[in-house]
Amino acid sequence: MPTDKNIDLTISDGHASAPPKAAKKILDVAYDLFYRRGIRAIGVDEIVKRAGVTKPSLYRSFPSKDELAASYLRQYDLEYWERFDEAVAAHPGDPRAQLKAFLTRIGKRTQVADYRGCGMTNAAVEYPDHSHPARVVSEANKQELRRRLRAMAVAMGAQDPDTLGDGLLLLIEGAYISGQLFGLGGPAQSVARNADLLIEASLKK
Amino acid sequence: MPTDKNIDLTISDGHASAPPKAAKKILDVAYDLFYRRGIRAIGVDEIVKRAGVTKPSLYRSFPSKDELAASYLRQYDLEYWERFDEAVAAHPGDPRAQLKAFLTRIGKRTQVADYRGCGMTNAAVEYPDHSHPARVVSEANKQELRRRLRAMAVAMGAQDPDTLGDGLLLLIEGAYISGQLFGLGGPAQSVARNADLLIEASLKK
DNA sequence: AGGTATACGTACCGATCGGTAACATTGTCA
DNA sequence: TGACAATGTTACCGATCGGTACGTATACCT
Repeated sequence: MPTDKNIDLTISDGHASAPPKAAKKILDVAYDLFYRRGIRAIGVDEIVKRAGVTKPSLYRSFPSKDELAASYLRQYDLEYWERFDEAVAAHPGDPRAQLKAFLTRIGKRTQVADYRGCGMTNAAVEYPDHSHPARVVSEANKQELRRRLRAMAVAMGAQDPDTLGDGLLLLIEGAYISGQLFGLGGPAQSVARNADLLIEASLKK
Repeated sequence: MPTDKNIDLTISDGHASAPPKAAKKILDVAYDLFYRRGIRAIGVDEIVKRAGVTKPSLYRSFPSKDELAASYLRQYDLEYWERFDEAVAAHPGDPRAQLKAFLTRIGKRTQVADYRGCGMTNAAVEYPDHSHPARVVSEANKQELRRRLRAMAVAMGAQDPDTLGDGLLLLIEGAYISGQLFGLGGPAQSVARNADLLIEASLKK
């Protein structure tokens, strides 16, 4: 059940009514630390220290560390679909090109030292318990990803759209993980090419 | 550098010289708990409690919790290649069938509630620091996996063996991750079929 | 039986974990 | 100027973290 504590994450754009400034700083810092080093690895003390605030401030805006982690992932979710929709908007009516754009971008992102993969995926690994607030957000994100990929497989005219959509999801998740496992020059750089091969092999003849 | 503390993990087969029995119990329990719930999530107290031993016993056999985690992964590594080699041995001289057997097995393993994916992959997510003892084992395991998959891609006569090998690795990692993300009925069940499609599309004509 | 090495248990360490109580300070708008 | 909301300050809580000093039991060999 959602509390009413941390819902006002409206961006303070200059002069509008935007009281809670500490909450944003906390969430920004938590976002960065949780993503780069892992949720379990980061204590609330380090978050408040780096954010230049104090612990009571954190707990006035967020009911618990677990809920702060969930808020981090909700923010991650927003930005995730922003990137996804960008790739989609770049190639209207051409799902195959949309996918290629999205995957090319992922492949590039993985080719950097200390790449940390997908925050959603990582959170699910850290919290196997399905009832954990962070994992709930993560699973919802992945369900939506699966739904979109399958829909695109239909739009591409695949022989077996569900299988192709799922195959693309496997490639994407594999890119997230192997990106952080292998670093530069790893298998993730080939995700777009492999996806294209898989698509080609999955279309109706 | 390897210490000489935890090297005698020889199985005590009845009457041979096998003094340290506590070490095996500890490693067995740690294996189960680390895999199912995560390394960071499990404290040494719970391990010794479930193993029916005491904490000093743990630290006589393992220099630290981090090294215990590394030992867990070394054991995991052994069993991993056992399964891999089983699939290989089942189809001598037929890498495509070997792969299919291996992937079918993975696909089946993922289709169970509370599937927890690959212990190696999970450990790497939990410990982004490349110098962490557990991660060192994990990365070595994945490098070896990549090497084998690329070699099999060569043996299958792929047009671009490195790309195919890496594509297969992406599918496998994707299966591990999405297996624990989606549970029953998830995308991981299609890993073998998608791999076969990808192979088909990657062979020389 | 006695000595000796090896394994094990009790009790404890300082540090850090997530979280809170009570109160002082600030900034904002009417 | 007053009122209110947001933030800061200080100090604290019990629980758990990884790790250890030190005494006790057990097994083996002579």
